[in-house]
Amino acid sequence: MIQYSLRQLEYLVACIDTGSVAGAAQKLNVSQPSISVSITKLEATLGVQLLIRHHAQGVSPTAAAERLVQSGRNLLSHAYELQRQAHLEGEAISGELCVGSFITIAPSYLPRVIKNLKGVHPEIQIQLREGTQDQLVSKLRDGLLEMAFLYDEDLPEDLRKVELATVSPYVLLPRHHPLVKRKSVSLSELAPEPFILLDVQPSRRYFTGLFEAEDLTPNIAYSSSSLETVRGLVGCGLGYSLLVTRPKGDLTYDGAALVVRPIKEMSRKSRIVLASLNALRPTQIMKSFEEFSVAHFKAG
Amino acid sequence: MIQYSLRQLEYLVACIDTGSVAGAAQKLNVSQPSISVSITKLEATLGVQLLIRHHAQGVSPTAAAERLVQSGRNLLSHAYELQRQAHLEGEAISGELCVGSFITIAPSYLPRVIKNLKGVHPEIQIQLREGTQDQLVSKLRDGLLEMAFLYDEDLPEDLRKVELATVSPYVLLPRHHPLVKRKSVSLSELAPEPFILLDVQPSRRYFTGLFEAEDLTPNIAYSSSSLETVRGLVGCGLGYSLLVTRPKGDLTYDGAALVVRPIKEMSRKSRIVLASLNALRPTQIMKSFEEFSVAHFKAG
DNA sequence: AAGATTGCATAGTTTTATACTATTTAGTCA
DNA sequence: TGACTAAATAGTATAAAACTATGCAATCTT
Repeated sequence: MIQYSLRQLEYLVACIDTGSVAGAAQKLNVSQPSISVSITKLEATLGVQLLIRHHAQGVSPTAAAERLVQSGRNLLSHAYELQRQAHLEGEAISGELCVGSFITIAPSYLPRVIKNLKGVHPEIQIQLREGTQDQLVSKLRDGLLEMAFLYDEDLPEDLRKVELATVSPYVLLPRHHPLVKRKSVSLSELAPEPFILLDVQPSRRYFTGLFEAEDLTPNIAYSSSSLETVRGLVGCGLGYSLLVTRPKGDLTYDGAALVVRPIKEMSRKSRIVLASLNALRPTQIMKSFEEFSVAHFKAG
Repeated sequence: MIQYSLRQLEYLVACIDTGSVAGAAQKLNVSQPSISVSITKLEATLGVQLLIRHHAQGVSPTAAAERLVQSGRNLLSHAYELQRQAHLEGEAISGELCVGSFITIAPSYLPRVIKNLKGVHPEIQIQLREGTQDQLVSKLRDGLLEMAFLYDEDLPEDLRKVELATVSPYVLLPRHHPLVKRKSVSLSELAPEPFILLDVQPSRRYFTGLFEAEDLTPNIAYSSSSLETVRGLVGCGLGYSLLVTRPKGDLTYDGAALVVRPIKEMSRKSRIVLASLNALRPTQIMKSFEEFSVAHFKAG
């Protein structure tokens, strides 16, 4: 248990610096007796005399105080630094922000949002975490993340959500698939075809749900938790896939061409939201990040 | 002005370590609400939320707290260290002690006192300062020294004195001086002879005072503030000197032989005291040092 | 040497901080 | 649903810290 306070230390240092109790009092805008008793108490609790009182001539530190006050000054400057950091943490648009993103959202949107934000607030450091929806939600709850880009699917009540965009699922076909000729493709046509499923929650549930809504059962041929793997599998003709986030290019990593078609049923749209913990009062950085995210999605 | 306290920080860290407010309370032997309000206030003054409260499941640090608490832990451990240091400073027989000595006393006595002390308390570090009586007194007053070996001559009232020894002045003669034949020498015989005066206060006043008391005027031929210079001047036959502290050997630095004779008038003795500031409460080290000094002078 | 001045300490009082117990609130878990 | 868990709040007592006013013991002034 700590027995003295930063304030006492502050008073002591001020006395030593100004060479008098009254001087310290003036410097710190408190009364002279406040300092006097504070230091007397400090001496009592530490069991060392710290100041030599010269009548009518101020005070000077004892040799012991001289030895202690070096560490004391360090301690105080660390304490000030911590306070400054803390204030910035709450009020300044600078410092660090831990942001998560559902894996399929991250590569398409995050880079640009961060770039825009950095353009205006270059001091912000952003830590990125990707993961499944469940992982991200629990990280938000544990304070490991401050905000996260998520799909508004099965999100718990303790999150505050800001809508960023509504996106529609689409069909991804290999270049030479027969359905490529259609302007749009219906789920009933797709159901018997080999389906390459992006197997991460909530995507899996969302895509299978699309079929269920039409009383259809998809023919799941492959599944992968990696968006790029799914695109690769489709690219080499192993089947079609349903996806929501659309990378700009229509080439896979290994160069195969892909074709995108809308779903005829104009199925239920999905919302991308920026989520954060309801129990967490937003900091200035968080507000700023939110603002930039909204602006980015509105624009592009 | 620091706006938070070490105690608040202590509570916060305990909460984060135990993962709950109640746990921290138990660990620190305070009530749960004490911690709760303390942290709420800390959050308010710093302007950042620090803990996420999970109903019925304790608390976890926000990302901001996570970032701050690293410095916080450092700060606390420094604070503990400082407290430990301070306590030792007052109570333990270890650490540092700044001791002064009048120049003519230092070489004869200090080394052995320090050696004896170090034998029993090897952790004590002793800082030595030599100087004139005035210099030492003002250093004592300024807290630059904790104790000093002084002659009890013209010492101000604000010093506490512990008598170590009473010493008598003696006559120092060159090897071939005519007065060497006497068993003791009277001041009246010395008065016309060339006097080599140790010119440091209070020695100067003391020695000239010896003559004044007998209504004599010494013939001051040379004066020096260095004891060894005075001995050297005597050694090469330039005159006699009066001294109090007697080095063991009777050879000067350049090898000339010296002879010591008592003063016939059995003049007033001088006291060597260990002085410290009355206004300074003695620490354990100081007490220990004093004890060893007294013992040393009693023994040898 | 007397009186003014300086500067810390103490006394008395008020305000604020911290502590406690008891209770409420809002979740989880069976 | 009811039992349980853990933090928040209310109400109150105590301790810490603040202030003003005054005292005291030096130094400085004339």
